[in-house]
Amino acid sequence: MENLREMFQIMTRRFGLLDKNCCSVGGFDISIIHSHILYEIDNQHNPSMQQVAEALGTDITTFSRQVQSLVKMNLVKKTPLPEDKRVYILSLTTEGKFVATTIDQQMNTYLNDVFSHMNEFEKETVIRSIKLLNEAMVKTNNCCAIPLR
Amino acid sequence: MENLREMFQIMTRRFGLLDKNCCSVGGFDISIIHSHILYEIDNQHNPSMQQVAEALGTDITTFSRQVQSLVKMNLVKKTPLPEDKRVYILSLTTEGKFVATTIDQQMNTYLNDVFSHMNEFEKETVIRSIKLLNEAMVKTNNCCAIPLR
DNA sequence: GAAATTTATTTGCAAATTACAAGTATTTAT
DNA sequence: ATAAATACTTGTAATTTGCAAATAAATTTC
Repeated sequence: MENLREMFQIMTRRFGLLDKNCCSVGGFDISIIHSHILYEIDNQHNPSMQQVAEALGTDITTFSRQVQSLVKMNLVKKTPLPEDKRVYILSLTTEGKFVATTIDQQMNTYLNDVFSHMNEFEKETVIRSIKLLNEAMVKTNNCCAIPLR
Repeated sequence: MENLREMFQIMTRRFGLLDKNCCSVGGFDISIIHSHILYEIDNQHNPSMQQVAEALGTDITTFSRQVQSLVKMNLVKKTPLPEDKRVYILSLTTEGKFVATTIDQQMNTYLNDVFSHMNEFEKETVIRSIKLLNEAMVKTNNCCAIPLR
């Protein structure tokens, strides 16, 4: 049987490079961490700092500062939660939403480009497989005897 | 049609976390960059600095320093190439080979764990799909109007 | 075949990123 | 009312980053 790790290493490295080089939007040159934060804020429903940091597996103190810089760039807004004033709710500004959407489009363009090298059946198969993988990974939550989060 | 980017974002983030938390070997606590360098040296045939840095998409100056620290840890060896004395060939020391192999095993263990939540058919399908993806990505070499390497 | 150009790698430096520990402010439990 | 827990921020110090410039060896040019 083929080496599983090798296949995954190659695949994730390629997507990692894509992520890293993607994307500059307008004047902004968005780093990979920033792009992931924007993505996560956009996809969660009124998330708190903790929730986003947790989803990204980022240390909360590092995250705090990254968010500060995104706020300075006017891409993210922090709103205190009235019911619990310790908590800040994160949201995208109009500009932040624009940047997030543009990155999303660029990523989807690249992915469609990749799939253009497959026939319709292969494409369906691959998409179904990614879903299966994601489901299976949810059920598997530790590696190397260290809790994953 | 489902959002391609979302699926891939989730998948690559999960593997990214795995990679990040994997693995501590013996006394060594191996960072993700170090683990990738060890992997790549192990998989290429007598690679030069440039070749490994290029494969990893790492800036050569950063790479130079990372390799220096791996040499200090006695995991990597730099051998000048006789035919071209500008070039250093990288190889793993016995200890480095051990660390690389152990990481590989831990990653494979995790991946097998993931696949244990699928039936045989699903597993075959997913593995075939990753191969298809890797082949398709080779044929697609730019994103976001920036050359990927 | 010496001088100029290119290539592979290293260092200087300054900025960005990290994470631990300790701090503030608010909420919940006792 | 006091103590403990929670959400987030700041101090600080180490690590990581990448650009520019340096070195050293090979190749090209005249």
